[in-house]
Amino acid sequence: MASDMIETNGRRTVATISRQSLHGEIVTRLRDMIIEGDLQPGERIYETQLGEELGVSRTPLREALKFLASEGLVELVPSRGAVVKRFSAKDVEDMLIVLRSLEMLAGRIACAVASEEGIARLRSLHDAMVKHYKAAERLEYYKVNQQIHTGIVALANNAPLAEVHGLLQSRVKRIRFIGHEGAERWAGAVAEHERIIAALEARDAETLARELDTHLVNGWERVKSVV
Amino acid sequence: MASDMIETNGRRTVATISRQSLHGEIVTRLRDMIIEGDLQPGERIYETQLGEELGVSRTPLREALKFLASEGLVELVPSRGAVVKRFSAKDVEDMLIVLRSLEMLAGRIACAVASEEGIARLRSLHDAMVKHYKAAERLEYYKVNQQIHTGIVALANNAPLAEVHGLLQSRVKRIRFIGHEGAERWAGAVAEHERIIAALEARDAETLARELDTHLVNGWERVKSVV
DNA sequence: TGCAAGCATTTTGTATACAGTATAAAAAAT
DNA sequence: ATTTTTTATACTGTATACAAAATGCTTGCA
Repeated sequence: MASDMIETNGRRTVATISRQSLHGEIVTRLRDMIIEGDLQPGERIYETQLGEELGVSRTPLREALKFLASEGLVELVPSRGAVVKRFSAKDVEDMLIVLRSLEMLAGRIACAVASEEGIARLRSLHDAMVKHYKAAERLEYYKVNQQIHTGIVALANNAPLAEVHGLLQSRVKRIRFIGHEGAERWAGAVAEHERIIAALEARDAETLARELDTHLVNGWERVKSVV
Repeated sequence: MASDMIETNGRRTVATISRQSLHGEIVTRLRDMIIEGDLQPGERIYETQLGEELGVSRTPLREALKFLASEGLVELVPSRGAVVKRFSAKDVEDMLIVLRSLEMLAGRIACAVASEEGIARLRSLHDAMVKHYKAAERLEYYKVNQQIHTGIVALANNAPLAEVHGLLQSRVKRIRFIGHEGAERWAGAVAEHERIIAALEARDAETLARELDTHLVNGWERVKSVV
């Protein structure tokens, strides 16, 4: 995301004291609250109330809301403030179509430009994910899964690509988060991931693109019931 | 963009008085200023000064800046305020790679789902553009050109796709705006557009995608000297 | 002359206060 | 009883005021 305020204090520090501005912190906080469902879609946000809950005044909270509005996580209704955005099934499907296209693009580029270390890092992430799968640790699995998808995009070394991918990913995160699929489907997803990593290691762009394609098409199948 | 505040006051009005919130107006205003070069890349934005220039207080201006930061047009440096973002040549190239992918996706979808009216509308836009070309009206040409690209994406009827496309497009707008190409290149661009529209009318997805591909690759060639 | 430290100025970050607008509830009229 | 009008309340929109931080300058000293 374009979001997170930068944190570049090059000098050697014991533990850089969070030099993020308050509104920046609120942004990440609210984003998490929306993704995790603390703030439900359609729910109206009362600035004074939420401000008190978070222990901040209205000003930085409002600034954070403007930021999230631009990200598309909340909607700004004139004179009525902010509402947590609700996505229709078509919205989610449309997002996944775009995400699919972006990841395929990223995959193709990654095959050409990724470093061996980068690919190895992804492989170990994958191994960790499989471990979580075997241990049936859904939440951990889910998190590593996200990291892998983000990681593939990162390998393409294209900042705007990573950014728009992250933008859309943050919106469907909530859906994926609640979408608890059955055992067979879960197994299928893991198998798909295995093929994706293999294609990446082989730097076989077309196979990778094809695998990502089917993986994300199936991904829609997996979540569409819960939307 | 997710930007523009909605304007849904269903009741019959003589001329709906801009019910857009002030920060919303400032957002569009600043965006234009950045695109048109009134605010130069790397330029620091002094809130009080700019606020006075625009005749608004700091609060809505700051909110607008947060919004634009999320869009990626300005950068927020903690304790040092906002700076108009400067894009490197690689940034622009990366953006155009993504834009190309997005437009190709949009084109393919559009061939399948666009209405005949929608396609006809695009054809007439194209004809208008050619007129501006022949009259050597660069600014008008440029504007209609943008509308055509946006229009193709709109035909795909995929809101998130249109949104991320608009997001990236707004960033390269400034570059394209200043990139005054020579006569031969300009002629080439018009010819490419003609083929694009023809492919769309024929609903030939693969040809359309290929034409968009070459058009945007050439687009990079056309602007890369000025970045 | 060069450098460093302290002070002053400027600018951002945050809180609060006030004004405008929408919503909801209650009262009045049909 | 239903609809309309009025009125009150609560919330958003904007401005201003205050606090904290950063930068630049001046002055003192080596």
